[in-house]
Amino acid sequence: MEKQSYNRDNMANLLRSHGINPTHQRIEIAYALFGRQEHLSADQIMAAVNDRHSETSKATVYNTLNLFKQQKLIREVIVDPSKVFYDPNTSPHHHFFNLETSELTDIDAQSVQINGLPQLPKGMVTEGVDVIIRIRPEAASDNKSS
Amino acid sequence: MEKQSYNRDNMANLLRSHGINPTHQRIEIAYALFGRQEHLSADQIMAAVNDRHSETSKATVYNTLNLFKQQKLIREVIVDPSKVFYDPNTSPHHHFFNLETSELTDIDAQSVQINGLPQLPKGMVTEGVDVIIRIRPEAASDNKSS
DNA sequence: TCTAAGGATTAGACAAAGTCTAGCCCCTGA
DNA sequence: TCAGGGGCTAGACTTTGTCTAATCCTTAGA
Repeated sequence: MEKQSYNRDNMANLLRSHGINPTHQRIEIAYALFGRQEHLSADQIMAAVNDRHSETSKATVYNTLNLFKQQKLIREVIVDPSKVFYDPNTSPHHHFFNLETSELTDIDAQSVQINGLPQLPKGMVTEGVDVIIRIRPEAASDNKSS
Repeated sequence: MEKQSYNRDNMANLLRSHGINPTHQRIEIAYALFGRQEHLSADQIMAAVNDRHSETSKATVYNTLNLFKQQKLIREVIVDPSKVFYDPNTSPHHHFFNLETSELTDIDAQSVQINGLPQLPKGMVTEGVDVIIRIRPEAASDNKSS
């Protein structure tokens, strides 16, 4: 739980601890995500990985991200209708989504309480709760007082 | 606020009241959404409209849905990474999302309180708050007790 | 009635995200 | 050395959604 710096060596252990065979490409992709602790889309990840020496194909990026997701190493964030973001933070949290810039910001879930939710339909279980607060810059046209 | 039955005649007035010129296609598309009060994707709407006598093109469906959205007649629901759902219910509410069937169910927002949200970043305003509860059928593999 | 203007609609080309396929690479174990 | 198998890859393919350019109304004015 303590903050740790991520480097390529940790990555191999991190992958192993989630039952993932650490290959070169997987380490690079994990490092792209965990090294910067940001919300990246698949093509941003591919660009980040291919920016340095090693190269990875589109198929591998998608295969790997889906594998990571399945092994609960990362999680998907679905807020932008045109692309999925991948989040290296799997602890419960919510998001601000900046509609202007498509930027995501984390909101720690520990401080947030949600009350009054109805019962789940019979036979269903909760897989997760997402709270997304869509925000935008206060525009000149929002003249509440002028 | 009182429940009303939607027919094609209301549709024209509904559109006008949102500053939308009621054309034949727009009425059909509005009726497809409001007539069944369900969450439909663009291609489901197109199929519904073209199932009956009149026909509409893909471009018009997308143009019209974006126009409706812009005029706050409907709202987008972004939960499925591969497609957008359109929701004729614009009053504040949240959603259950069935991961197995991709079905959406409304949760009235009036009974739900959310506390402890952090301050918005400076100069930003809230455009909306989405709460999505991802659910799935309790599987045989969820053997909590067996 | 005729015509011009402008909004609405359309087919089809296009773009982008993501999946799939089939073959190749490479590592390990015998 | 060889076989097996997981991983990687290029590129074809699918699907959602956008764009473009042309055509189709509808309405207002002469």
